[in-house]
Amino acid sequence: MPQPAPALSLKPPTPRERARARTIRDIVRIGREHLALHGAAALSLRAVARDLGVVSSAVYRYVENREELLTLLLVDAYNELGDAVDAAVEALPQGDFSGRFAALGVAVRNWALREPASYALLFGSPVPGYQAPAERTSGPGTRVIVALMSVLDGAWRAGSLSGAGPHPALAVPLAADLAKIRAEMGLAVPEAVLARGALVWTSLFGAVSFEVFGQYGADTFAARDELFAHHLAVLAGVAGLPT
Amino acid sequence: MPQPAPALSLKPPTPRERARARTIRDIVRIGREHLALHGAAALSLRAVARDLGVVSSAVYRYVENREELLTLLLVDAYNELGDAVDAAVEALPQGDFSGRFAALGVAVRNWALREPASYALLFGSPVPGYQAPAERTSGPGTRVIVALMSVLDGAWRAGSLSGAGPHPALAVPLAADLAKIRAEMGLAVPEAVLARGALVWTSLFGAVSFEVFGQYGADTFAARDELFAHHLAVLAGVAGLPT
DNA sequence: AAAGAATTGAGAGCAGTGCTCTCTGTATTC
DNA sequence: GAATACAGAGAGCACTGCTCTCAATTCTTT
Repeated sequence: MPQPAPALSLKPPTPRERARARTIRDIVRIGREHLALHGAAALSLRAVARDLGVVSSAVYRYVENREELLTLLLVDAYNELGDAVDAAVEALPQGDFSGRFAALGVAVRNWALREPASYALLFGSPVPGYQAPAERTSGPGTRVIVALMSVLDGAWRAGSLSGAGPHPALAVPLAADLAKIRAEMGLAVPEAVLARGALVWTSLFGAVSFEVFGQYGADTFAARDELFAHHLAVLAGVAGLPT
Repeated sequence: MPQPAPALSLKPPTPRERARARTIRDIVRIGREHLALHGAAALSLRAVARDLGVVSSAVYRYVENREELLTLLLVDAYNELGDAVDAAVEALPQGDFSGRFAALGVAVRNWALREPASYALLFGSPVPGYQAPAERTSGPGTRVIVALMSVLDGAWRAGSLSGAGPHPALAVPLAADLAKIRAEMGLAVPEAVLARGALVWTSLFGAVSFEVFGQYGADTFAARDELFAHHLAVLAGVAGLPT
């Protein structure tokens, strides 16, 4: 039976613990390679064991089952995406809200095109019979929307956010949800901006998903970079960012 | 080896052909049930055979392999979605462009929530090792975007389409792609509207996918109907439809 | 240092999968 | 009625996830 990770022990790790951690890292690394090559649904613990040079039952000493390996890869991918987004956003001056927004979008798309299988694991159809454990993924899984709302909140506080386009009234229960989110995230933006931010968020991933999953026809759009740039510009307007 | 469908014969179908067609329909029906219950990646020809009361090798007389069954289910699902969307759109008067747009969006969402596994098959991560044959899916697969662009084109021809929000310039290669699409679909709308229509299209599916695939937190949004209605209203504005 | 306990990997095994092949009985066609 | 086409059964191969047992190694405790 796999051992639970030792709970924050103050002692230095024993050699065995170090070896164990290294083996788990190897498993995740090989799993990532297989994920990139064959996709999540084809991820096989036996194949990982073969690449690790070990018999299949041995990896069950480190990973409870296939699901747990998927969870490890999920968290790994979420963090990679989050790192990429954070780096792209912080490469621009703090006051350049539109630039940061565009950088965020481009970073998401670039990462998705670079790691389509990981992207599919995060944002595609859920792997059947697999429900990601919320307590292990909710942190890294929210990094993109946190970064996006942080940009919008910064723009709002700086007075650079202008409401353009129609502003549909917010139904009462929706406003309540949004108020709760605003409080939890410590945001200054009003609920209406929050709602538009959510739309921009889902729209961004909708555009990326269509591209990664091949929903556009095979050769409908040759100018995909330009198409995405256009979409991003319109979405910036939806969010209220200056052009 | 499975027989190819008889090529448009003028003769009436023989009893054997009728029985064959009925068996294939049964296979698809059972496949749909399994798809709805367990998802695409867990779809098993052997399980379908069991439900059909037949040994596993027998279904290979009718379906070449698992992929072909997935293709049959894919086309089936595309047509179901297309029918639902068409019915919803045509339930409203031809001149009510905003109403038709909203009805289209609601129809997509309702169908997706009713048939999440089918929706995942169409718009989620591609099933690994499976590439949908374009010649069998491109027709039914484009029905939603055709219906959407038809609404926008009608509104444009009626002079009800106003450009709101920023209008980013279209890069030359993008404009070329859009011009080609416009010609192929016989549309009157200018390229800029086409580009926004594409964004609205992907955004609609992005919002639906996040909901169906559980990307929103488990209980982040209680008012999902209202959230979607809000998003649809904003997207209508993005498309230029009157509020 | 010796004994006991924990951990690790190997190997066999079970139930399931996709798919192929061969064989037999039946239905259709000539 | 004979020849043919077809449908289904059954065995079999290679693969999967996962469990169980057993032996070897390593760590911990006395």
